[in-house]
Amino acid sequence: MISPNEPFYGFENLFSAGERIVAPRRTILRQQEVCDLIPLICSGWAACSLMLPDRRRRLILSFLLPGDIASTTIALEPVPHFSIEAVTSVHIRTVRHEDLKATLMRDTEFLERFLHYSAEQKIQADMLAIDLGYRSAEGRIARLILRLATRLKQRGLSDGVSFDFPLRQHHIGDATGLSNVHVSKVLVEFRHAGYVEINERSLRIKNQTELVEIANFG
Amino acid sequence: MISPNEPFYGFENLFSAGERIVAPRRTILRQQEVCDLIPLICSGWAACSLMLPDRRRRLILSFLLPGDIASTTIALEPVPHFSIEAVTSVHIRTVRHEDLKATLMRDTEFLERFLHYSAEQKIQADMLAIDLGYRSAEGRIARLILRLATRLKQRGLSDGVSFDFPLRQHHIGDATGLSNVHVSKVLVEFRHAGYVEINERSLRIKNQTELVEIANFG
DNA sequence: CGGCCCTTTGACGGACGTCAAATAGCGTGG
DNA sequence: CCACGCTATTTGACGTCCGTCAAAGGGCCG
Repeated sequence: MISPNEPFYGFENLFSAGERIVAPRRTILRQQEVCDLIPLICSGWAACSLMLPDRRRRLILSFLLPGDIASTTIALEPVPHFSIEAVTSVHIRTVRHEDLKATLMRDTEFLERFLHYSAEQKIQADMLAIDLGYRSAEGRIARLILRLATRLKQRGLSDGVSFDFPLRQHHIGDATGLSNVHVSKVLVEFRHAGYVEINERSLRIKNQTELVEIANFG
Repeated sequence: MISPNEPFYGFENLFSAGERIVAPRRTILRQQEVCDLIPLICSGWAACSLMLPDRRRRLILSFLLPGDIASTTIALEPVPHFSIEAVTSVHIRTVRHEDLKATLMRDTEFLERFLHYSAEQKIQADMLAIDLGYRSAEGRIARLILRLATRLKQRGLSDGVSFDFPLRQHHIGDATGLSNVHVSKVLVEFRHAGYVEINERSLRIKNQTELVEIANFG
């Protein structure tokens, strides 16, 4: 039901155009600005987001974890329709846009992985639309937590139960289309019901069964 | 602001595995069932949709118009995460999954068009998430109408003002995440305000300026 | 100690879903 | 040609989820 989102294996073999550390809250890549360097997350969390037309809120399309690259839509067109911002301190490696494009055209095995990753991202985007269109606040937040747990486990960054959780409530709100106030209320409810424990920037799932139930039918 | 969605030029040069006519309301391709024939719409309208987990409603991800292929996610993995259903009588041509894949690996110009089309679809999916997460009912419906007008005009099927409009209100509801009842109320309001005229399965935009205003800031 | 950001809590309102009933259209069969 | 049934649309009443506003408390750092 909750389809995971694997890291993009193979990207690390490309010629690296550089590495750097980005501080929390700093922008890595800005919507509508030409970028010829495509970032790969080596460590830390980042958020890939769209400004809403009213310029006052934003929608976080996905959280980027170690092993992720930005949305695959910038492979051909070097003007992203999204921004990327560091959540924690983030270590990134960059690859030249031209190098990526050339490798795609030349290396069919690499291309195959890229198309697979790209398809997975499209599916996740569709799932986000379902979440925002039809699910309750509880369902959206439960799914976000479970999806992060799965992805971190895949990357060996969690046992699937507890993990570092650097998100602020406004991140959760931006990723689920909810107001900060409502996010707070739902989290209080989850803690009170004994589903999760959140403190010191870490999260522990205490009742996975119930959380999955809420995620699927909330 | 409303980024259009071009047809997938180039697909028609592939080796055709067959053609057929599908009657309205018939399923062309079913979610989670192996399909080795990828459809291209030659004439008519179809809807690409996901069943919601409660199995009672569905989300229409996009309407497929002449020149469109199904979501590009089935290029590698022949098990679609979506269904396609004919809205009108639809004329389709099919291409073998294996042929498409082989052509992508061999023909770099074709690959480039495919990646471009694929990126455009990802962007549209993100826009759908914004619509469902943040826009009002009026905004969503206005955008749907304007986007269809633009796409039909690109294909030479409309002057951008009036066009055949085979959608039922439940299609509009499924595509905007609204109940049929609420769709009806908004359409009555639009007609009453003189923004559009809908009858005899056709639609005419009477006040584009106002509709664009609602689409952007609703 | 003081300022800033984050979180919590309560009050209130609005947009939209659900339920229900009336009407209209449209094809089918007698 | 009419009766019938099914589907689509319209309209009203009512409820609820969640947004906005406001205020208070907590943690962190200068």
